[in-house]
Amino acid sequence: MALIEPRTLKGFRDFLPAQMIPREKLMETARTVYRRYGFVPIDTPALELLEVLTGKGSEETDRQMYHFTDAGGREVGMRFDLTVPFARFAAQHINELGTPFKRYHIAPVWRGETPQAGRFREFVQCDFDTIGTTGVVSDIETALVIHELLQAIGIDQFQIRINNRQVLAAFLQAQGLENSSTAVLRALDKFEKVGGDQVKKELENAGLNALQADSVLALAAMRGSNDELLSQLATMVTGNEIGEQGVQRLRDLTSALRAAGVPESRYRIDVSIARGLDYYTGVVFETTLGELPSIGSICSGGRYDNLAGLYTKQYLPGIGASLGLDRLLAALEQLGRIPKQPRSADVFIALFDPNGINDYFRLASIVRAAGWSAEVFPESKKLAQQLKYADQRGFRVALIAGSDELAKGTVQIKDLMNKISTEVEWRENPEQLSQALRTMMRLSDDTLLA
RNA sequence: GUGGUAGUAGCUCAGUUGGUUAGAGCGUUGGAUUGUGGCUCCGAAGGUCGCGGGUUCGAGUCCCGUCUAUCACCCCA
Repeated sequence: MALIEPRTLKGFRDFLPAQMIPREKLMETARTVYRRYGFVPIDTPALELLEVLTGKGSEETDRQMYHFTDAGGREVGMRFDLTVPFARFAAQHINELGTPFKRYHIAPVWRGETPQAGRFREFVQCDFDTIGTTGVVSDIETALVIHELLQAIGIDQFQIRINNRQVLAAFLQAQGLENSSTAVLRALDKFEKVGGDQVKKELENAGLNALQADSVLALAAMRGSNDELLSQLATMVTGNEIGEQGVQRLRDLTSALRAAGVPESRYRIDVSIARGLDYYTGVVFETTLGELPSIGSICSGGRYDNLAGLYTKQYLPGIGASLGLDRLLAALEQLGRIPKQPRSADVFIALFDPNGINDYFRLASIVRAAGWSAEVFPESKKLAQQLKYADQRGFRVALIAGSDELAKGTVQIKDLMNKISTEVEWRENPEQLSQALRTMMRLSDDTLLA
């Protein structure tokens, strides 16, 4: 019978251990950082009623959403992001949760768009959000979490770009552009990429007069330190209450970041960051990698004060951001920062003497009880082959015991990096083995640092 | 969804104006003194040349379609 070609859907991927191990590590880091700030975990279904999901992001997001009719005739959508389901979740459960409520959610989302480097149809987002407070404190905390998160992951060169929708709204209002806001913001967003002439052309196509187009270009061209930009923006929005509020919040945010000791190079006010998602109402964030800006934003978010209003009359303002796990991993891979062969376990136990199986498992449990992972080789192959396997999988230490050692109740502990081995007695006193391991692990840690 | 580029072993690629059994390196695997790894040497496995159709005596090589990847548009993590 004809074989079915084994393959995955366009934009969907399998993950081999070499990819999955760093992937899990990243999720673990995100969890740790989120918990450190008091965010708690939740989960929601992959599928929602279509009406819950559509019309919340933008026309484009609706077009990219996977949807179908289920066997009961219900219109069903696959979640496009984690923010919209969270707004639904909060509206539904807020009486049990109380406000403010801070949650994180690490889960896959699906978008039916054309795949590219760092863009997939199924990818994991690591969201954290705060709901039920409009204060600038949560704006600040969101930025601090983004910063700490990337730092914890071990990325040095990144920049959080910050803007505020209120400021943009004030600008649009002043120019009489409220009705073409989408086109204007889109053009603004492209400024850095395509340049002023192209943007101007686009603006004119969108029906702006020369005066209006020039004002947009002037906005896009604003440059300077964060403080300089703040004062320029303040002048621009003078007299507009919303705009003044936005500028003030940006000012509070940047001064808090400075006070928290976040290096100036790590964040920057950027008036061209607009974000396509319609639900943002205040501060917006995008984070780009200094070494690979072309992959796009790896951590984005912002304030959405009206999103839950679609599901409840209760006022539930929110703010949050999302780390794009798969995009970040794609970037790290391109930068050669993903180890080719990640370690499967710390300690390798050679199966030397087939009659000693019980002892090998006893050794393994001593190692595990001491806090390390251990693996017993499943066959009594030649020792050279077993050591080669151990070497290739990145084990740090091998335990070797043949019939001689087993008879004496000893085992050879071998540091695989330094090729140094010592023999210890373990049968009478297992603590000797864990002690010797501790010493050896410390030694190999030192060599790693050197 | 639209357009550009690409598609040969698990990976990186070679394959001369279309010509007979499609190659290399790395990796995998076995061996080179029945107790010690990353080096070396020898051997082996592994390819419907992405898939389908067409032109031709003959197609990995030319043409068309299709799928996938990638880039751009669009949007975004």
